[in-house]
Amino acid sequence: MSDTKQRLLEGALAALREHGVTGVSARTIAAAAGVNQALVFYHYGSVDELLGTACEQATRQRVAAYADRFAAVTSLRELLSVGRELHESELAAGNVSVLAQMLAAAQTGERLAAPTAAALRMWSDEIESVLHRLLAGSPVAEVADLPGLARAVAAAFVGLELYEGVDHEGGRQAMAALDQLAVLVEVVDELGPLARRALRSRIRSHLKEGAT
Amino acid sequence: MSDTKQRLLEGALAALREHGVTGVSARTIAAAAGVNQALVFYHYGSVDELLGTACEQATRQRVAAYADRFAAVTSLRELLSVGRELHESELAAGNVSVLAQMLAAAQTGERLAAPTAAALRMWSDEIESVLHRLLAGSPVAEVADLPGLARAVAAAFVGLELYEGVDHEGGRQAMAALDQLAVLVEVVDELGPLARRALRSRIRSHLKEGAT
DNA sequence: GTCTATAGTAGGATAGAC
DNA sequence: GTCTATCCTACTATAGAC
Repeated sequence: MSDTKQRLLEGALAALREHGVTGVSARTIAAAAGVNQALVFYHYGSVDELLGTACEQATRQRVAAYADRFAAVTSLRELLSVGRELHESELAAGNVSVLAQMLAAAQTGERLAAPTAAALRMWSDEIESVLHRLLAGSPVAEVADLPGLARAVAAAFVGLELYEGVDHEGGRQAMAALDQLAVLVEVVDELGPLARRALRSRIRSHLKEGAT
Repeated sequence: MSDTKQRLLEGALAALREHGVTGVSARTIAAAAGVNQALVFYHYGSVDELLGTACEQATRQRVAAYADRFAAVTSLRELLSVGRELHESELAAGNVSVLAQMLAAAQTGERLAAPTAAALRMWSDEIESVLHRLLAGSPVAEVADLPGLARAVAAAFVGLELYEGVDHEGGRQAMAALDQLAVLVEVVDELGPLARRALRSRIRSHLKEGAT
């Protein structure tokens, strides 16, 4: 990967951070990267192509940077704590919602849909593997679809990031409430074997009820 | 409100649906509304002002249209079911993510932040009142910050809508997983008074643990 | 209130010199 | 690979006729 090509990727993220998806262009990207505007098209063919590649690469790096922490998680509470830490560091780095911006643009920009979905998938896969590890043998694991739950968590975080961008205090409050939800799940998860069995059958009958 | 002014509001939503936040402009809006482009500026001063007003008005209408259903909800499960129904009908109407698009744009467009935050607040207020009603006297209500939880739920839905836009199957799966979470909360909420008390003290000690 | 016309700006993309 | 120059398109916003 040539130096310029790499600078353009970083410029794309910087432009996305600073100007948002509505203000990003070959010109703003090139300015952020400190290179000529025509090089966007020489190296990537189009702005969308560059944005997609940048999003995918950046996400891969962020996920890799947090892999150790995810691996060290031993409770749902810690998982959420890592999530909040991640959220805070993204906020500090200024790219609170690069992924969210891309998701919004991808709704109508077909070219962006695939790389954006792939990026979100990277996060949810990471979350899913932690969930598998944490919930092995618990009653929760039996009733919950872990891949689906992981996707929901990843998507929810994106929503929270967007929310925090327009209402900081509200976002903080929402995040704190999630913490309480995690406590609830954890408490259920730590019940004794007897209570567990009772809960399990209750859950099952509830699910059947819902299926009809 | 003159006819044209109203048509512009509808045109703004239509343009947002069809072209997304990156493709919306005074011209695309005017075309969708069937009026002259200059009228955007005559009636609203700027595109952003129009978008903000449109988002707020549309959300107010949607919330009002669903008020009866929210009021009829008697369990968390039903609440989620109303949420999914809402999600489906938004999808069918094509405005899957008008609010999400606005949120993304509002991250860097200061003019849009206030109306978008207000729109999201309308949804979370609705959710909050249902939660208050459903969880009155339950152990969950004692430990949970209901306003925060309602905001988290609203934000999570926005994230799920965005996710579904780029990965339909994944979004469906995530939504189904949420259903299972609701079952869990419900089961906990329906425990007998003895089990309830035990759970309550457990939750409290957990929260204290986390606070240190 | 609504239209046409237009000024001024910014963006995508390419051609061609170096 | 990188630059300049440029074409064409689309945009915001306003002025002025009706």
